Amino acid sequence: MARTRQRNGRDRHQEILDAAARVITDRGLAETRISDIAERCGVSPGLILYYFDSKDRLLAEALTSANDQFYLRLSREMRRMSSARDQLLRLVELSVPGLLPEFERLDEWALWIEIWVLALRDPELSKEREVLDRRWRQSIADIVRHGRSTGEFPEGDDADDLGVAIGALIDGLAIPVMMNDPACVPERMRDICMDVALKLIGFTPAAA
Amino acid sequence: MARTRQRNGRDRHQEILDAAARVITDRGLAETRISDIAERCGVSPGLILYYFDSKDRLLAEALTSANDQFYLRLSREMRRMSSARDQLLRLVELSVPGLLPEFERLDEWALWIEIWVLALRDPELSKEREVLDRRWRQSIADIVRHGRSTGEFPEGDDADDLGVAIGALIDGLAIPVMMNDPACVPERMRDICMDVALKLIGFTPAAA
DNA sequence: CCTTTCCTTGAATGCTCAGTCAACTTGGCG
DNA sequence: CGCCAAGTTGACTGAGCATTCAAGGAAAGG
Repeated sequence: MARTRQRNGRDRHQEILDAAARVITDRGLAETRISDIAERCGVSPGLILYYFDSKDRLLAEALTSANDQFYLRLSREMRRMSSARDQLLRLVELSVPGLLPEFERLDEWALWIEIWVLALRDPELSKEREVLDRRWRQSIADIVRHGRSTGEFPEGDDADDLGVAIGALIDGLAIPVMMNDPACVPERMRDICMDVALKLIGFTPAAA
Repeated sequence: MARTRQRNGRDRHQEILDAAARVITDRGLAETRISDIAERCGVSPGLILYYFDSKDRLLAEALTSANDQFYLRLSREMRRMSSARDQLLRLVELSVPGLLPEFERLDEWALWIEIWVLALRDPELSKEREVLDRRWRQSIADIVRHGRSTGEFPEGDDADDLGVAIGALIDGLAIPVMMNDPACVPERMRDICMDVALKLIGFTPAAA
C-alpha cells in the first residue's frame, strides 16, 4: 500500500525529531552533529538530510516538537483532575526539573533554553515560541478560572495576569533548579511556586 | 615603564572581553567567530589568541565579565537611594529589557541566556553562574531587609525566600520581553513585577 | 517478472574556522 | 645607539562537519 510507505515516512520523520531532541538534551544544541542524530536513529547521516532540508530546520523543528509533546501530556493530566488546587500542584510538579522520577525527561527544560537562544535570531522560531508560551500561560489562567467557577478560588486579579506572573515564576525558578543550584533544589521550587501562586490567587487553605 | 606595558596589557584584555560581549549580543554565541571579535577591536585575529588560551575560555570569561559590570552598576545605584520601595523599583527598571533607553545595553539579558546554555555543560561556568545568581537574589533580599529595618516594609516571610521568588519572577518575565512578545511589553513586565513583589512583601501603599 | 518509485547508503566535496607560527614592530632600558 | 621583551600581524594548516551525489535495495503495481 501507498499507505504503508507514507506511514513509514511519517514514522521516520518523527523518529528523527525525537532522536534530535535527545541528542540536543545530551550534548547541547551547539555540539549536536547530524551524524549524532543519525547514529541515535541507527541510520546513515545522508538519510537525515533526505527528510529535512537542512540541519537548522531540523533542529528548530525538533525543539518545538518536543515542547508540543510536553504540552499534550500536561493538558491530558489537567483534564483528569477536578480540583483546581490539585491541577495547579500537578502543573507545578510536572514543571520542576527532576522532581518526578517517573518521566526521565530529565531536561525538557534544557530544550527550552535552546529555544530561547535560537528564537532571539530566528523570526520563525520566535513566532513558534510565542505560541507555545501563550499556551503555557493560558493553561495556568484556565486553572485559575476553573477554580473560580467552582468557588474553590476567590475572585481577584485578572486571570491572564496571574497566568503571566505564575508562568514566569516557574520559568525563572526552573533555570537554577536545572543547573543543580543548591539554593534551588526541586522541593524548594515546588514549595515556593505553590506558596506564591496560592497567595497571588488569594487562596487560603480551608483545612486546619 | 614596565607599568605602562602591563597597563596596556590589562586594557587590551578587558577591551577584548567587552568586544566579545558585544559580538555575542549581536550575533549570538554560536555565530561568534574569533575574527569578529578581532574586527570589533580593530586588531588581527591572531592577537585574540595571544591574550586568551582558547575561544571557549574567552567567551565564558566575556559572559561573566559583562554580568559583573551589570551588578556593579546595580549596587552603585542601590546605595544612592534610601527608600526600599524606590530601590526595588529601580532594580526592576534596570532589569526590564529595553525599558530604559539611557543604557543601550539592549540585551545584557541575551548574555544571560547564553550563560545558562553553557553552564549546563561547563562545570566551571556553572559555578560562576551560581555565584552571580546568589548575588542577584541577595540584592533583592537585602532590599527587603532594609525596608523592614526602617519600618517601610512589614515583617513577614523569610527575606531570602522572597529574594528567590522575586528574582525568579524577573528572570522569567525578562525572557518573553526580550523576545518582543506582544503579551509581555516592558511596561507590563515592570508593573507585574512591582505588583507581585509588593504583594509578596506585604507592602500596602500609604498614600490614598 | 519488470519497472517505477521511494528509501537508504556512505564516500566525496568543499567550506569554515580555531589555533599556530615565523616574521615584523615598538618602546623601554642599559 | 642597539638589545630585549612584549605586542602584533596575517598567512597557513588541519580538523571537523554540513551537504551532495551516484549507486544500490526493496516494496507496490502492473
